[in-house]
This record gives sequence, structure tokens and C-alpha cells, in this order.
Amino acid sequence: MAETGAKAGAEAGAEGSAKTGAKTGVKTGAVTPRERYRAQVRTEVKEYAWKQIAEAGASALSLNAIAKQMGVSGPALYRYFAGRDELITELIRDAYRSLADAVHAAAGTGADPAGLAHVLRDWALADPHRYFLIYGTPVPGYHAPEEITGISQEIMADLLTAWTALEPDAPATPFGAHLADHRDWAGDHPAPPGVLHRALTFWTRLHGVLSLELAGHFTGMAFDPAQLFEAELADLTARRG
Amino acid sequence: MAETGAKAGAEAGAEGSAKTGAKTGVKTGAVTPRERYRAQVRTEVKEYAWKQIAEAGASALSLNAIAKQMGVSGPALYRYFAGRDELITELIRDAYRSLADAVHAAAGTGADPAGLAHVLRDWALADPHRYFLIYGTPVPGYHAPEEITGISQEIMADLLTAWTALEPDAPATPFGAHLADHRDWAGDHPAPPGVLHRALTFWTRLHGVLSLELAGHFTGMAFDPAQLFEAELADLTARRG
DNA sequence: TGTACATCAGTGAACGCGCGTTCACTGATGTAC
DNA sequence: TGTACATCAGTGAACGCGCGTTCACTGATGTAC
Repeated sequence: MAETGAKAGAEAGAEGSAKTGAKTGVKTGAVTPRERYRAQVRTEVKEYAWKQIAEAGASALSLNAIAKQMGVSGPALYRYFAGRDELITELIRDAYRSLADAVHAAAGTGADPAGLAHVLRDWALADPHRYFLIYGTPVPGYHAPEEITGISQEIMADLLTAWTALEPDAPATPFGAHLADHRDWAGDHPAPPGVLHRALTFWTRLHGVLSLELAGHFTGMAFDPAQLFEAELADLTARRG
Repeated sequence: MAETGAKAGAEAGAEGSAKTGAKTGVKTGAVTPRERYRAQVRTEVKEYAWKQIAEAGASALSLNAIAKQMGVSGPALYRYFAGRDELITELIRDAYRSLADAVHAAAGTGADPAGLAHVLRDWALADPHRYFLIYGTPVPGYHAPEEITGISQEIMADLLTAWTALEPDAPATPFGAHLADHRDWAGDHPAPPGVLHRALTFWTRLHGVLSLELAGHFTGMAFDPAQLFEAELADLTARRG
């Protein structure tokens, strides 16, 4: 009884879904104090989780340790999360969501690819561990649920739109043609082959520079990583077709 | 006594250094059976370590677990490694050494940058975990000893040489000029600014594509990662200055 | 507004597990004469 | 070739630790009439 109760609680509390059971994500207004409290505690747990990840890495994440920091007994957290795995999944989802929101907000104000690139870099520098949780060494045995690949596609969509606006006639390339034949990842975005190629390359190149910078591989090298980032960006946005 | 004995043993056995105490790495021929045996066991331990990393990630590396797999008691391994940290350090060093050797061997046979790129990719695909141990999410609290940054520079030197041969007059860029002012990482390699820029970009772009591929970020995307790699390589090696 | 009941948050004890590491010891292997 | 000694590999017990998770329970909070 206590067991099933805890489980049901942990699952239902995901987004503070109110009585109505609406999965729309709309705030129904009919949020009970208990639900507010649950959401608050869940948030607090995640905050401590991020601190812990920052200090000892994602694999050292421990519910017991978080409980200790919160001044609460270990088993108490099982009311809020079904277990360690659920917590990690949610952290990853939150990280993706945060990045997608940041990118989308910038895209909404008409940012061009260079603008989005800076949003990405700022987001990554603000919390390198969050970046690595998404784009770093895969957590062994972990597989992203579908929801997350969906968020990933949202980000891609914004990149594609920004590139379409900047360079709608990006020259077609052999690899662009290949991408056009395998465009599942682009959803139903109407970007032409040349733009598909640009957007994908945009992503991989920025990731290359960013991940090496964040991992500290440039620290012994004395040069300024920001300037390398700008140089790559300049190369990407320079029309040369 | 037993303690100091074990420590001394663990340190001394690093490279099967013989009586002569030569640090040259030359096989003296005067290797005692015991030293051979030690080297053999150390190698075996590392092999199991790699298997374990492949299955559960570097952070799950455990001396006890390795001992169990080897059919030996846990403390036995302390004769061969001072502790978990020394084992990890050596795995990282071995990984760097392996990559540097692969690159250097190819460079020795006159491989151009594209050739070195394929060596890198093949090396990474052969054992993704080894690649991530070097270029992935940093192990929390771990700092690479100097020896390792030295190996890293060896790799850079080969890249610089290959690029100098291919495109000695690579156009100078603003960032290339910046690199020329901060060229510690290039050792005393005489590559001109344009080549410094090329070689560094070569590295970051290939890493961008490779690391996303190895981390599985392309799996849901249907396109062929090898073709993306080739496309990036083609772009890098296409003269456009 | 007040009472009776249901729901839920959090506790503390317990389970079994594996970790890194130290230590005193046994038995085998190599070395010196 | 044989004996005496030193070196070394590996054992098993032990230390203290933290982990995830289950369970029966207490006390507080919310709900229905």
C-alpha cells in the first residue's frame, strides 16, 4: 500500500498536473497546496542534484546524499521520485528543455544563426555540467525516452529556420543531397538540401569547439577560446558558395 | 613494511624497468621472470579495466570487481597499482599513447591530413570508450599529469607537419594571428599562422562530428555519419584561400 | 464551525550489497654462497 | 648441486563507508459532512 502509494505519487507529480488530469501543460489554476508543495520539493531536489553533479559528476548522483543535504531522511525522497533513474531522466529532460527554450526565445526575436550560436555558447558556459549531461559521454545503460528526442528536434527546427532565413539558396552539396534523402531528423521542416547541410554542420562545429573548451582541453594552450568560437562562426556564416 | 613494499613495487613496475634503472624505455634484455610476470599481470588488469569501462563507464571502475573477474582476491591488485587513481591515470596515458602512436605511424608514411583524419576516426570507432576517456566529459577531480599533455603535443606536432606539407601558404586569418601570439601548444613547431589555424580547426571539427557520432546523437537521424565526416574533411581540405 | 475520516509526508530500522584500503600472515619463487 | 636466506605474490579478515530500496509506522494536513 505504502509502496504503490509512493510510486503513484512520484509519477503523478511530474508536472504538477491538477485534478483535471490535463496533459496539456496548461496551468489549471486549481492547484492544491499539496501539489504546490510537491512541485517545490521536487525542484529543490533537482537543485541539489545539479550541485552534486557539478562537484562529483553525474555518475556520483545519490538520492541519499541529496536527502542528507536537504536535512531529510533518505527514504523521504522516494515520495517524489520513483528512484535514481527517474531523477536522472528528469534532469536530462530539464536540461534539453532549458536549451530548447533559450534557443526558441532567441529565434522568436529574429536571431540569426550567429545569434543562436551565442545563445548556445552562453547557455553552455553558464553550466558546463548541464551541457555535458546532454552532449557529453553517454551515461552507460541509459537510453533517452522519446520525449527527449522530440525536444532535440525542436532545437533543430529553430536552427533550420534561422539558416533558411539567412541563406535560403545555400549551395547543394553531395552530402546535402544525402541528407535530403534522410531527413527524418528535420521533422517536416521544408529546408532545402543546402540548408540541411549548413544547419547540421553548424551544430557539429560549434559542438566541437565548445565541448573541447568546456572539457578543459584548451587550458594548456594559452589562446582565447572565445576567439576560436568566433572564427568558426565567421567561417560558417561567410557565403562562399 | 608490507605497505611500503607494495607501494614501491607498484611504482617500479610501471614499464618493466630493469635492474639498470634505465628510464630510456629501451628493452635491456635483462628482464627477470618476475618483472615479466608483473608486466603481464598489469596488462591483464588493464584489459579487464577496459572491459569494465565499456560496460559501465569509467566512473564505475573498481579494483575489487577486476580482481573478482581475474579470479583473485581484491587486495592482490595493490601489488600492481597503488590504487584506483593510478590505474585510471595509466589507462588515460595508454589511450593517449595509442592514439599518438597511430597518428605518428601514419605521418611517418607520409599521410596527408585526410589520411590522419581517417586514422583518428578508425581509432575512435575501434573503441569509443577509449576515445571518451580522453575527449569526453572530464572525470571529476582528475587532472592530467604533465606527461599526458606532452603526448597531446606530439599529436599536434604531427597534425601541424601534415598541414604544413599540404598547404604551407594557408592564408593568414585574424585568429591565426592570435594563435601565432599564443603558440605554446604547438611547442617549437615552425608552422606559420595560417597553418596553426588550419590544424586547430581540423581537430575541433573532426572532434565535433566524431564525438556526436560516438555518443549516439545521430542514431535517430537516419543519415550516414561516415558521409558527414567525409563532407567535413572535404571542406577542410578544399583550398579556398 | 466542528467533528470524523482519509490522505499524505516523513521517520527509523533494516536488508544486502560493493567499495577502497590496511594488515598480518602463508607459501612459493628467486638468489647467494 | 644443495642448502640458507631474502624477496615477493597472494590470502582472508577486518575497517568504515555509502549506496538503493523496502517496510511498518507516526504525525500532520486536507476533505466531507
